[in-house]
Amino acid sequence: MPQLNSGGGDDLGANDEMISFKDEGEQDEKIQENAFTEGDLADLKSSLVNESEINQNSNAAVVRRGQQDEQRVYAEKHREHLDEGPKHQDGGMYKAPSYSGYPFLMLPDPYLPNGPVSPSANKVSVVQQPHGMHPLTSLLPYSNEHFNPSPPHLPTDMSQKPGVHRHQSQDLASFYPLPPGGVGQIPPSMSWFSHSLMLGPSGMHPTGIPHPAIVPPSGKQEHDQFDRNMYAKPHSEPKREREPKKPVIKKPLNAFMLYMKEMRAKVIAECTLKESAAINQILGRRWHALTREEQAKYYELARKERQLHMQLYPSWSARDNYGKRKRRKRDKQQDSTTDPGSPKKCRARFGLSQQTDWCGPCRCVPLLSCHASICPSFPLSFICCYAQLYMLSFH
DNA sequence: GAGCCTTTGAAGAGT
DNA sequence: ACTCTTCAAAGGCTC
Repeated sequence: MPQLNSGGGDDLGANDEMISFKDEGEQDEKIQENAFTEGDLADLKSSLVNESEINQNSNAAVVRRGQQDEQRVYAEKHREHLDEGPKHQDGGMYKAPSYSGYPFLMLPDPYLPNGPVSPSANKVSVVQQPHGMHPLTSLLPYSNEHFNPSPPHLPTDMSQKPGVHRHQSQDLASFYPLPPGGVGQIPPSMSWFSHSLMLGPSGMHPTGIPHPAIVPPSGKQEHDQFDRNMYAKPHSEPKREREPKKPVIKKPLNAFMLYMKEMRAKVIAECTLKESAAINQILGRRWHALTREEQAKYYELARKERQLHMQLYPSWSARDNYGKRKRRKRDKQQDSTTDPGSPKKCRARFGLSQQTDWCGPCRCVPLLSCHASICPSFPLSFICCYAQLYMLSFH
C-alpha cells in the first residue's frame, strides 16, 4: 500500500493495501512493466486472443499452459526491453492517469498534493448523452461515458464539441443540493466529491437521477431500462407504474476498479479488444506497473468512495449483496482435482510463511525461488500449483 | 437470459 | 488472527 496520508485520523483506509508494494521484486517487476510498449501490447493481445481461441476447444489444463506461454512471451518482452534500454513510449500510457473522464477529479483535490490531477482539470469537457440520457446524468461520476477518457482520436469523443460546457464544482452544488436530513454529516473535505452523489431517501437523487451505486434488483439490463425509463416518452408511463422494487446498493469501487473504469476505454482503443477478460488482464498488469504515487491516487479515491458510501448508507453492509448472483462457479471450485488453489492454499500446502512473496502471473511461486513465467527450470518448479497442474496434465 | 471469464481490493464469514 | 468467499465493472461468450 502506498503510504497514504491517512490524514486526520481517518481509519477507513485498508491496511492490507500495503501488499501491493511489499516486495522489492515487485518493484523490479514495475520497472519491467514500465517498459511494456504498445507493440508488446499487441503481442499480448495476440496471445490473449490465441488463448481465448484455445479456450474454446480445450480443457482447463491446456488453458493454463496457454496462460503460461503467454506469460513467458510477456516476460521475454520484458527482457528485451530491458536490453533495449529505457525507450518507453506506449503513448504515455504509464504516465499519471489523467482522470479526464472522472468528473469529480476535475475539481481541485484537497487530498492530493498536486491539486488537480489532470492538466486539463478545469477544462471541462462535454459528454455524449447516450440512450437519450438526461444531460445532467453526465455529471454522475459512475457514468462510463464520462469516467472513461475517450482517446482524442476516437470518433465517439465528444469533448471537442463546441459550445457545451460541463459545470464545475459550484454548479454541481446547485445541481445536487443536499437533501435535508438525507445524508449524515459529510466533512467539508468531501463536499467537492459528494455533490453528484447526494440522494433522496428512495435512492434517487432529488433531480431524479439514480445514484450509480444503486441499481434495480435485477441488474444491468434493468439498469439500462432504468435509465431509459427515466427519460422515456410519456407513453411508456403505464409500465413504469409497476410497484417499484427495492433498489440494490452496490459496493463502492475499490482502487483497482476505479483504475479499470478509467483506463478500459484507452485499452480498448489501443488494442481493439473488446473482451473484458482479456482487457482486465492487461489492466491488471498495468496496475502493477503503476508507481506508488500513481496507485496512491486511486487508493485515495477509493478511500473517499468508501467513506462517502458509508455516509450515504450507514446501515449498508457488503453482506446485503451476498447471494445476489447464483454461483455456478462455486460448484465448479469444489472440484479440488482441477483447482490449483489460491496462493494462500499453496503457502499452506508447501509450508511457506505468510510473508512469502508471490509472482504476479501464477501467484503461486515465491519470487526468490522461481518466477514461473521466466524461470528456465519451469516446469520443474513443483512448488507452483499451476506448474503441478501442468505436469499432471502433460507428463 | 443467467452465468462465466478475468483482474485487484474490500469486507464479511468461517476456522 | 488468519483464511476463504463474495462482490464490485466490463462485454463477449457459452450454455
